Amino acid sequence: MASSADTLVKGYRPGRVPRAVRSEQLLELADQLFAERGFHAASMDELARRAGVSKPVIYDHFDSKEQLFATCVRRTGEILADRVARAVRDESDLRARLRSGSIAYFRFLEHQLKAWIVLFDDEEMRDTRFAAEASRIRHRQSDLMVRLMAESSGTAPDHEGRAKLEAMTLAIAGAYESLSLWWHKHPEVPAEELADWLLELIWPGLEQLIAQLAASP
Amino acid sequence: MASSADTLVKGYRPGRVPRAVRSEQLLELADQLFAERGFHAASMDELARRAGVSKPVIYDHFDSKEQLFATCVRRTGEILADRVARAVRDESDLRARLRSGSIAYFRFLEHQLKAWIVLFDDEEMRDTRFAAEASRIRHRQSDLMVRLMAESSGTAPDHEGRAKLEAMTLAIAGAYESLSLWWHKHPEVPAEELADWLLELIWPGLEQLIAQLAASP
DNA sequence: CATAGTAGCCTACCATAAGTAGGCTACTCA
DNA sequence: TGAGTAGCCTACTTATGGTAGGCTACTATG
Repeated sequence: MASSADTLVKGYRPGRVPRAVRSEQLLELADQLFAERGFHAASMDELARRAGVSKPVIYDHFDSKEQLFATCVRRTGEILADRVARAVRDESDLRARLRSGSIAYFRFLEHQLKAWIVLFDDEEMRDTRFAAEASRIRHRQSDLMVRLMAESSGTAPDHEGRAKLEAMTLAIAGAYESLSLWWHKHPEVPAEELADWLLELIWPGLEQLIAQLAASP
Repeated sequence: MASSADTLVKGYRPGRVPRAVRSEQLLELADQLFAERGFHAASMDELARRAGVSKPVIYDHFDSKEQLFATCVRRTGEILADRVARAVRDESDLRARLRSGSIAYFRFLEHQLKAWIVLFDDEEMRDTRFAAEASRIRHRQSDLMVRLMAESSGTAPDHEGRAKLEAMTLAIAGAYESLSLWWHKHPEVPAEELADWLLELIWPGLEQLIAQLAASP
């Protein structure tokens, strides 16, 4: 039933393909499919059809639709985190680092994630069951900020201070996320401007917070 | 099949009940059910069973499971918005208003929403297809902040300024949302402290933003 | 009082899509 | 050259959102 064209995976004849290659192909296609349709409307049958493969093959690679989805999201989150971390490394001053990381964050959303935003979108009533993964991404950004700030303040905060710091950086990560949604409807604003807006907003408070941390122990 | 006990709706004999009453009962039970199980795992069959009613009755009141869910979330969001607006009215100074509103926000989440948080939760991999409604809530908070700040600055911002203001208040609303998730795992922190933390963080930047708005036109 | 209309409800069903049981085929390697 | 196995398939089962069509008892009207 599967035509040769459907089944073609780069470099391999139709039909059988090594496990790792099939895995990669399925992830790729799943990414596209979820982006197009959202979680709910994307069906495993269609994924199988697009891959030129039968459904059990998919379940031989992934436990469930949710796990497949989680894997897709995590993968993308991984790349995002990497970009931001890389951008941060380019600077030394804390404010410059935050700015550079913010720009990288927004740029990534702009380019690699344009189709993907449907999953975050608020107008679409589509399914999203990715709360856990979104949270993971937030925590990653938060951890990075915590590291940067602790490093900048030169002290290891006590338990109290650490809790507050974690809470605040998570709040900020939430602000980034929410701002991204706004941006989706105002794409005319450049990423740099967005980053500057947000930094203007939080930098003064952040500076004070760091000062507190440095003073407390 | 439905026993008299199942079917009992306050003040009415088992069996037939006026439309408005049945609607209210279904919403109430749906709220509970969604809170217990999350969107996906909550089945219409079970809701029907709990209400002591057959499924088509539910569909006579609500178009679909999604619409029912949206109605539940919206209703709760309505109450939240009302609480915050009320709290804000108790004060006159902008900072005091923000603080009061923030406390009301967190208090609401603490009391009325304790079970409900499963829908926002990040550890649970449960379904959430409430992005639209979450966004609605964010926009409500954002609108309120915009109004307060415009009022406080005494000027109507121009197009540029208005966009920035909207973006920033939405970002802040996102910060609240994200902070709520953190709070869920650190319930020992009192609502007032949480509000103060967040205000310390954003107030300095916010003050500058208002000053900009007042200066620009 | 009788009868039409209707509000509220039910049984029995359909359709879709996630996930599975079990078997076939062709390649590899002793 | 035959055993073992990787990769794949057909043909289900199950769960659940949603619907078709009909029954019953209350209400309003001639």
